[in-house]
Amino acid sequence: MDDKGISKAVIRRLPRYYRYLGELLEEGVERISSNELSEKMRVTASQIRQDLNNFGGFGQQGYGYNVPYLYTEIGKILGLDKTHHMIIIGAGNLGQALANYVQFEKRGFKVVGIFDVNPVLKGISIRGNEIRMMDELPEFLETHDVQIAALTLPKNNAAETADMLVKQGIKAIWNFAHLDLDVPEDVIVENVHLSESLMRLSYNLNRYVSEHKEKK
Amino acid sequence: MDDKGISKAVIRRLPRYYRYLGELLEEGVERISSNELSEKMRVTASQIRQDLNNFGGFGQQGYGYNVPYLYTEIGKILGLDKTHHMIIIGAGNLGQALANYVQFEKRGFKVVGIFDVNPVLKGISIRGNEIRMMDELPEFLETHDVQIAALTLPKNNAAETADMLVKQGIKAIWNFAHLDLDVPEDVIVENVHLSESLMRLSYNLNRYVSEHKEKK
DNA sequence: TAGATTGTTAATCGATTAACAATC
DNA sequence: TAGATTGTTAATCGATTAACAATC
Repeated sequence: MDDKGISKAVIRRLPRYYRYLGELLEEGVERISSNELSEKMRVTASQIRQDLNNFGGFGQQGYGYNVPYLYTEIGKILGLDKTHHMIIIGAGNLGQALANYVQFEKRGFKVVGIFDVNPVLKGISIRGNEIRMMDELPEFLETHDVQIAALTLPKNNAAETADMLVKQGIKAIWNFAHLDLDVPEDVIVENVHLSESLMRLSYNLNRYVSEHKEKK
Repeated sequence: MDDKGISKAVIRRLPRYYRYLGELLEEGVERISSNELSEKMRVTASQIRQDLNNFGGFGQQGYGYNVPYLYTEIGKILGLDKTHHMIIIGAGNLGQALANYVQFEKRGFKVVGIFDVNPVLKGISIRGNEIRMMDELPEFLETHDVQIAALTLPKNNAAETADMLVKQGIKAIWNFAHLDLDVPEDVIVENVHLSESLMRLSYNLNRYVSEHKEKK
């Protein structure tokens, strides 16, 4: 797969293409042109064609794109044809929400363990996974094949936990803690900073209000 | 405030500046230069100065930036000096996680109501808010001042719920459902698409593996 | 005053859009 | 073959970085 030097902007859009194609697939649509898709997704047709051509010529002149084929191919690019084992560190509401989210497993992300420091949670079962205590984690990682760790714990423990995970060979961290993790460059960090998302919403809300005022 | 035509890229970075300045503030740091901050945040000093200058000259030549002042100013730009009332639609794990997150209230986001369709949840109290049933929502919105609605419910009900919220005068939607909402242009939508985030992680994980293989 | 560092202009780089030849 | 639509090159637009004069 020739995916060197693909820009982050393209990668950011790829899952959205995948989502729209999945919907078309469910509706039984067989083929779609970049123009039709562009209207649905409210992006330019040019951008769709450019984006897809980063990975190969998935379309056909005069016909457009075959929906089932393109859906599968984008799935492959995103690695959704492989199974990934994930553990969740922090069994609070957020950790439990992730553990309960059935859809992830359909995309190949299988939760194989949930950990917390709180002894009250020990043994509680979430979709077949009993919550384990953090001190069991090192041994767990030695005996299980795990690629992804979701960090859904408070900020103050996140940095040292991440260090530990990296030492134990975790290759990707899905980070929900409100800090930037410092990890070796071969470890992937995908951040979900909810408070930053909320602040952007707040910015736009207030901007609208002030612009509206000025017009009056 | 002259905040017209500020690019999205700048807005995306603003909460991160705010976070770093908050940390510096806690450490008691009084002043910082764009250069020092650039090393901490791993962005260019030039970008920091450009970004901040979109909103005004917050620094001083020969001195740098006053940390408490800059922190406060960015807070104002983000609208964090105002209180926003938020309701949460969907009291599952994710909705409860948001309702429980104390930090939001410190930033001026006050949860004033939590709603769900599931009668089993009715009356359960989360940080002082009893879960209400969805049919109470219209009256609630008429008698309360609410700006933000967090949508933490399944995809299939999200679109019609959003329509209803907009009709009731909600001006901003924090959307966790896996679809793009179709709302009037004066309504702000901030999306948190967790499955797309996980797919980006997956992409990067697999990209690393394949590049690594090629090198061998 | 001299040194430091901003604010801001200019240069570069990258991403998006437009255009059209290739081709199904 | 004619029409449609891609793949791809070229043009435009926007964002980032570099440079430096202004100024504290």
